[in-house]
Amino acid sequence: MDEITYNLDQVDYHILRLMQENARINNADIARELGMAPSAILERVKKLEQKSVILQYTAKINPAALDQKLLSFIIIRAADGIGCATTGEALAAIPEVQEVHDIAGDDGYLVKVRTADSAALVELMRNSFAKIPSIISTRTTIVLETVKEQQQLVIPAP
Amino acid sequence: MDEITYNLDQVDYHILRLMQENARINNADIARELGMAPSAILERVKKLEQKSVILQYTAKINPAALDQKLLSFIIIRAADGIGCATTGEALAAIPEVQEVHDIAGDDGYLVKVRTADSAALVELMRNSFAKIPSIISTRTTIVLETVKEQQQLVIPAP
DNA sequence: TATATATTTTGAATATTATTCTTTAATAAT
DNA sequence: ATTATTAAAGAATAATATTCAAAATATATA
Repeated sequence: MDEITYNLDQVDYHILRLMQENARINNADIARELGMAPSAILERVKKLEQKSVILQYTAKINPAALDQKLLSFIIIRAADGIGCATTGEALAAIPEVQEVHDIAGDDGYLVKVRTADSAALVELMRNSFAKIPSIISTRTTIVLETVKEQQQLVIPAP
Repeated sequence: MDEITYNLDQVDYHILRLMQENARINNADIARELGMAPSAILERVKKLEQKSVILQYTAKINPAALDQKLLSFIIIRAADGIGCATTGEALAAIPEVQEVHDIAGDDGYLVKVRTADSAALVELMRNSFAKIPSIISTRTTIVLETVKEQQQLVIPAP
């Protein structure tokens, strides 16, 4: 389920490239693109899923359409011991928190949060963050404009 | 194409929730789940795409499987004028750069970068970043461990 | 309120696709 | 060489996507 020792070939890369670009592409189209039988593609895709190379298929939704217009990054200093990820887990459990990264240097976390506006952010911090006792301090950075936001990876070319 | 004034109802939310969770869910399954005809769901989905509520369907790929094990956030101070997004655009054009956010306070950008290792990061900064003349300084933060990384939004519940 | 207009949903028909399974080919191991 | 092992092809079936006309619903207008 979590094999990282899995050798990918060019066919896999090609599939990944197509899937990353459009996860709803159908098997038949992939097969046509690669000049292979659909059944062979299905095998490949299943294996990529099974080996956790593909983690999830997800629809990217326009935050503005859901009125979540404010994006913030918050650096959180915490009193966790090393390896003791309780603060991180607590942060991760907050739905508005999209990302939690344990970062070097600050014995803290970098957190990405999406809310409707600054009022909602303040409320979130008052309600949810304040309930995590290990948090020592927070420093919030507001995003004015997002120029690029693709979690898509660079896939080796042929 | 970029209508943000589009009223979503509970059916839309339900579709979005399913699609965000698994973009490869099929129409028939959504229809069954919602107790509606597949054709009606198709209409809805097409409209959500057309109105840019759904921006993309993408496969989330395991970075480790592609040997991109190092995640970094870099704060970049730049000599852009206000509204002049050349630095941001230049950063966005770098494939390893996953996100570029124009942030408040530092007349700069917050950039998310994925590379194989620290050597590759250094190389990237030497090669690509150094070619952007407007960059004044950079401050790099290394991610030790990612606790959560979901760009999935909070969708209003019924 | 009644009528007209637009929008959405349904249901059926057809085209496409997904999926399974067996056979064949290619690879790797002994 | 010979035998396992793995991957791919090809055909057959099940399921799904997609289209379209008609019915239903909602919206606007007089």
